[in-house]
Amino acid sequence: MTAPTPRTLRRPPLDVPHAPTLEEVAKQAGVSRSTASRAINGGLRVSPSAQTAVDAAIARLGYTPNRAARSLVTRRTDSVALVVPEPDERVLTDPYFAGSLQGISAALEPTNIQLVLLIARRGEGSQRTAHYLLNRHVDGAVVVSHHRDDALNQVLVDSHLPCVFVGRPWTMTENMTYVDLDNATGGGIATEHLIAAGCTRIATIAGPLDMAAGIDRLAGWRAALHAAGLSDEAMVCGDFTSAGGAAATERLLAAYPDVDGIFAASDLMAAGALGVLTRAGRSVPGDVRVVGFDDLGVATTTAPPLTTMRNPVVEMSRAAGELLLALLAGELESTEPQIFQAQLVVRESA
Amino acid sequence: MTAPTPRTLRRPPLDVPHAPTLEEVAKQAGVSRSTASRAINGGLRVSPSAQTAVDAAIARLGYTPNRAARSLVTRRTDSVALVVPEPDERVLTDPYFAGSLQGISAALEPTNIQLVLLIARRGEGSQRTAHYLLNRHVDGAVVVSHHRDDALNQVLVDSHLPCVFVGRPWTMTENMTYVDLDNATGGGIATEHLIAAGCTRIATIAGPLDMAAGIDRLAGWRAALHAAGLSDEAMVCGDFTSAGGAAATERLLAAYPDVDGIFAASDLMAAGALGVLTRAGRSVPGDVRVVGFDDLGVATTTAPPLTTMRNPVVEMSRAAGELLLALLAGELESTEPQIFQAQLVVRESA
DNA sequence: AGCCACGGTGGGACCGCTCTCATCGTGCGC
DNA sequence: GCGCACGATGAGAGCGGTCCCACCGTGGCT
Repeated sequence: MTAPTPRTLRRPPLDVPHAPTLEEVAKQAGVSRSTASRAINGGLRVSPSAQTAVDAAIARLGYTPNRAARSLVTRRTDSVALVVPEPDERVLTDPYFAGSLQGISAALEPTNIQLVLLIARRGEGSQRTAHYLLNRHVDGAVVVSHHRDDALNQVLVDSHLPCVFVGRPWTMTENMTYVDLDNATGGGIATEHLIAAGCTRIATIAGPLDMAAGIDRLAGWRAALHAAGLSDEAMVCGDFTSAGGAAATERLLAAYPDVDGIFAASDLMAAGALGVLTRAGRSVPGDVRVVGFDDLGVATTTAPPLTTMRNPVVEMSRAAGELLLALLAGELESTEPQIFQAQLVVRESA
Repeated sequence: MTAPTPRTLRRPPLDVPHAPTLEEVAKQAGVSRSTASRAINGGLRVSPSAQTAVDAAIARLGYTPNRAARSLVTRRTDSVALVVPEPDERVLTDPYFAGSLQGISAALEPTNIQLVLLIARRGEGSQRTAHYLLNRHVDGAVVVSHHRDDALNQVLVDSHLPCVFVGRPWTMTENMTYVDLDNATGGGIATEHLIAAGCTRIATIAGPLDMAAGIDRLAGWRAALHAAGLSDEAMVCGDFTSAGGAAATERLLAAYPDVDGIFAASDLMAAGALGVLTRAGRSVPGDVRVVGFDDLGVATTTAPPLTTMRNPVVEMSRAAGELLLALLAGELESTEPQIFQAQLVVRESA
């Protein structure tokens, strides 16, 4: 008994004051349902007099088309999903996620398309999400924060559901639309900033290596060091969190005590690093220079404030939203990914 | 021409592989549409054999009921809205908001109710949101972060749309369900902590006074000072942000240079205060003790880490979600508000 | 034996909308 | 003056479900 939808018990309908229907609008306006419908949907083939009559009736009655009825026949739902493949509390509380949300809702703002939040549990629970998307309960989806082993991606690609990924999908199939940050270049710029400041023993606190962002930032750090003829040995891994960054820094100091520059792949990890460095008696930026990544708020509250790479999350996910709208409208010619650049923001830590 | 819904241009329907319908399930199972429907909705009055046949057909076809069709007749949408009355970037990026989101989606997780995010612009644009809610495009709503002058509240109350407020609504009408934090007691505890530490000239950086949280925390501070026989003169207002807190602190130091304790109504404002204090050459907690409010992540990254009042946002909004579910199910007997307590978390700033 | 209650079932109306199609004027060209 | 194209309109058929109701058969009563 593996029904895709859990059974819901029907409750008695609440006594609602009855929302106005198209029928009533038509009657008020003295036209037929068909004409009223036409007037509402673009007004093609509608006389000015009929149009104004309908408009007036709509305003008088406070009419809004019944979404369900409309969507039943148009087979469109006028809603898109923001798919978050992890219910992990870290994700929702992450300012990165908040930024995505803001960008997408900004993109949707001029339309009357609603945003549905789809939190996909990994494994077992993802079935439900998959069914939801597959059966077209939304017109399209924006997918963020995916790890390597995400089964949902393949499902989405197979379903031909219009969707846009924020961040390069781990498994790339042709015909995938996505926006991404040029993490490699960003990591490079951060590292070059350390090099330019005279650091010669530069370490990195990398992000998780099952995320594209983690890998690419690491690669950027590496490339910059190579170009400068410096060693890329001092690498420790964190998990993008403050605590993880602190732990990584301790390992780092133990293994490479003479480090004089650190590129942390996220501000939170950098913040964790600052704490450990201070406690270890190293001044920042005096003894060790630190550059973070993201600039999503934390960077300004640390002591000293972090020099970091600004991650244009909002712009990026806004672009993703607009890409999805274009996809939905069938106006998208190229599926070229849109790549954004991270910008160096110099504060006091480096 | 003030149509409530902007006109959308109809796009040609995308060629979707055709989702299975109830009709097909019924045929596969060798029963009528009615029986299949019954089997799906609780299985009352369905023979075991018919039930298993339908279940099998559902699994084989990967069937999910068409939400639009169902909702057209049941007049329920199986979705609820999270209403955010401000499009302001501050709100979405706020960890408070993220926490709310997390709590509500946790409450909804065991159901198959979807979360629709409704960002209501103030003023003009709020019309659209109001219409959306009024015309029952969702079964209920959770409303967060409302200011004094929010017209939406009245609209919601009038509409009889089941809804739950997070944070005491500014204008209380009978029959309003809400959850809230006991901000006054929280402010009191924070202030008492300062008093117990020996501070005698205790200031507050209050939140905006058009928000209940701002007012109540201020009241708590005031009450604690009165009880201890101390002056409640040193009050400046911020806006819950870091920058606002910094500005407020400068004003505070100018007016009351001898302050030895500060209760900031949010961690962000406290963080701003820390910066200004350090720059002014006052050590924390040596010269001035600082207590914040919220404990939503910022508190641990500041230097020194903030002593603060833990705001159980997630639990609170989860409770709001569950209250809404109960309301929807008609199982709610009392409309007593659920009040949560903030807990003192002692770190290093006080 | 006759009747009724009741579990199981299928037929069909209907939810509110869109969209196709037939109809009806009307102005235009010839 | 007649046909014709075309803009404006209304009637009506669904979209995919739910749910009321009528129907059937069986079993337990009287």
